Amino acid sequence: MSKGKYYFSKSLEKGLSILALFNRETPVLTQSAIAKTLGLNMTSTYRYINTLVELGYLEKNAKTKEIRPALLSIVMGTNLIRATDHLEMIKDAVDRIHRENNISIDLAFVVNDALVRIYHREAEETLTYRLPDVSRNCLHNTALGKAYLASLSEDQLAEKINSLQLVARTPKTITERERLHAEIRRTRERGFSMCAEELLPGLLAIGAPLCDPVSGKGVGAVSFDFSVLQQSASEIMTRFAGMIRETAQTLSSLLPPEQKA
Amino acid sequence: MSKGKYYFSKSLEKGLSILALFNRETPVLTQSAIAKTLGLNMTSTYRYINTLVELGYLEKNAKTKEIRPALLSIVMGTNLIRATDHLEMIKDAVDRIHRENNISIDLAFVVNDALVRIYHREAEETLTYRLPDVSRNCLHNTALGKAYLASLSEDQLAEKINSLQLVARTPKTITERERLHAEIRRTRERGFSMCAEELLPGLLAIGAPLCDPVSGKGVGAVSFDFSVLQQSASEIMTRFAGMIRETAQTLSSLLPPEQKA
DNA sequence: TGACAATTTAACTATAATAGTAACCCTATT
DNA sequence: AATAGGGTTACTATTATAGTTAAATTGTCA
Repeated sequence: MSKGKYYFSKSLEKGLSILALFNRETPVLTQSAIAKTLGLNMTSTYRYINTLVELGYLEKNAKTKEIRPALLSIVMGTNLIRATDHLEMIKDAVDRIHRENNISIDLAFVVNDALVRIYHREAEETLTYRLPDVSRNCLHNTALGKAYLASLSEDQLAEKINSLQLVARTPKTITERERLHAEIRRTRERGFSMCAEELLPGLLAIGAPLCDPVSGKGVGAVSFDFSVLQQSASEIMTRFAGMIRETAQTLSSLLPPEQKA
Repeated sequence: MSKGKYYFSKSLEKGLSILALFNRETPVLTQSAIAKTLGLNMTSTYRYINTLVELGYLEKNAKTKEIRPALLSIVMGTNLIRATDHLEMIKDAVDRIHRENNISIDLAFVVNDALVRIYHREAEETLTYRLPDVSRNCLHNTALGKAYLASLSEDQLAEKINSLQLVARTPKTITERERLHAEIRRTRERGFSMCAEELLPGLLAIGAPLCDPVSGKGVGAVSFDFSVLQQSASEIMTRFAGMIRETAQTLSSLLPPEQKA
């Protein structure tokens, strides 16, 4: 076996990498697409897909050969999500705030500088923007990302800002490192982040960081999202500054404490 | 390789079987518990767990060695669930009915004669019973199960009733095959199932089958649940017979069409 | 503090599983 | 009817894994 990897199963890795290809944007794949994406040859691909199909995680359309997640994937998915019961409580809390105020809420964790959306609720009867499940290069141009950055220590922040790609999504996106640094400092002082059409024209958001309940380390963020047609940025700050901070605090206390690996 | 199984990866099967152990009731496991449950030796168990930990699907507490699903599991779980966008729409529909009527709703698929709960909402300010994620031997003593049975053809039904274990959960549980058969026929005629304290004292439920939108084949059921303290069985039938049938029809139309394997 | 018990990790090979090539088989298209 | 492209199967050399044994680690209790 290749050195240093006695205790690692490549087969499991490959099989999981197939399952992990499916999401809202990609609910259906062909064997050849999977093989190409993962760089596997057709036979191995066939073997892993066949395994997943026989186990009931995937299903294959007999005619078109299209492959998609099957019932067992959904069952496992819900079980895994529920296994961390914290998440259920977090969802309940988000649901309550959503219901009582009819606002759009996004909740995301930060993994490898990407925003991974964990949960969201959309306000009814308003224009809403649906954040993708995983967003890269968005720490500088979203309320979620800026809130997360504000949770970092000054040292970490300086390093992070240096390493980020400050992609310009709109004319209002902050693309100068110095300006971003100043913006994050302001965010940290007032306890919430604002994002005014920096990701998408017409989209306003206010956010606050989620922190590990034990270590206090920032792990993600929560945001309320609005359209410019509803309210102005200053209105949002006045009305929701308190609520977003309280929400972040409530949700943070419900988070699973960090597991030291 | 063992005959006839050239195209099946046992490693993948074992790794997935570890992931599949986690759920709301079992959010944390030790290596030895996993090894025992799956009948694996400690070294293999260690290898697969280690793989899943390195990949980020599981995390291990450095002190206690307890193992639990990690962020990547949650991400994959949500992705798999969302991959079948139908489910999102189904949830929205259930949410709407729940919100407008404040009733407890359960939605389950039937897999290998087990009820797999896919989604549920609980009425507020009432006593509720939380159905486990997977329930076996419950086709005869739940509104969900009886509704599903009613969706079968007469032949399939006769065979199924013969093969079921009619476990008595309460004095009111139907345990004679003939009586159950008659009950299911009645259920089929009126288009909804009733379950009055047959699973649990005090629990009343009304249900209707969910059917594949193309083939019409029964795949699961939806139920409204009540406590005897709220309403009587006859009240429920009068008030909710129409609604449960409509709900089942709406949800059925949202189901992903069966994939012929 | 030390020693026991339980659990976890590591080293090591025989053996079973997998990768990858090549050939074959569909099905759709022309 | 011929062609092309993906999908499936057969077949072994290669290599990953199972499972034994032993060592290390941790928790518990004297």
